[in-house]
Amino acid sequence: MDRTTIEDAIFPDCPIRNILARLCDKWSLLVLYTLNKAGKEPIRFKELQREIPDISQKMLTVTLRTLEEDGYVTRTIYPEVPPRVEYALTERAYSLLPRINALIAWALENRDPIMKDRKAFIGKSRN
Amino acid sequence: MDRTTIEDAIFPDCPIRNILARLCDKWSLLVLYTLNKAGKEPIRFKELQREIPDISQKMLTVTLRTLEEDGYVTRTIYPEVPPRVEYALTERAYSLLPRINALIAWALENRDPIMKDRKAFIGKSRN
DNA sequence: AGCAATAGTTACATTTTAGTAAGTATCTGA
DNA sequence: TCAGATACTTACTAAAATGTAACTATTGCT
Repeated sequence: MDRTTIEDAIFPDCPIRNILARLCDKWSLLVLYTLNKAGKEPIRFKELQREIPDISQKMLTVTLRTLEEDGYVTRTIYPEVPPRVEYALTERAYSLLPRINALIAWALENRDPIMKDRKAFIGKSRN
Repeated sequence: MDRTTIEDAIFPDCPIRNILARLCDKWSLLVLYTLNKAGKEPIRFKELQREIPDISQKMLTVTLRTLEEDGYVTRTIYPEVPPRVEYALTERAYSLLPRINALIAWALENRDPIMKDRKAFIGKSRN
């Protein structure tokens, strides 16, 4: 659970290094996006797994814990059997999500030309 | 130079996995931000290094190449001695940057409460 | 008694990413 | 002749992130 990664001593206040770097891993954006897509209703662990079928149980746990740590999601445990744990987005997440969605929309709009450039670059670098 | 990372076979069209994932590494956002900060004038390799003092030469090269590959920066070599290589942002980068800057601004605004939550979480998890 | 269900944890292995240090090329100026 | 400048590349190492598989707990159901 030690995801201190890029908390550099040189730039302890840099918002990129401190805040954004933690969202920049393999799963965080995807989990936030998926929770948001589900609407305002909280969503269970298992359901999240179904939505992101290639995430491992461990990484879903780790990702959710990190998001909780930074206050993007809440975790509510219902002491039932079998256990029920629900995850919901916080106000902080809702204030961030428009920015993330703008980024996703941009990525979608620009995906094809980017992919083209990416492929073309192979030839270029072999020159 | 094989940064295919999260190009998952399951979701080959996902903009998060394909486009954003490549910007989500330790240095890409910082390099884009730094190039942008410098204004519209191109900037030399060495100068970028001075602006981001803790990036290694190798990672600056790798990061710039990936950004070039996806069409965010151009690389212009001037055959002088000592060599001069200038990097500049493309139109694509300029269309992306407002979104990134919005994210950075959000991160800056929310940094203090997030850091607070992050610290408080330690105690919570030991309960 | 034994299995199913959910939401984990843990130890371990693998993969990916990043850092280090040395080497390359070329010309200039002391 | 030899250091200095720039922009790299390369081989190697270290560290971090992620994946895998097994294990935990509890209760209801058959």
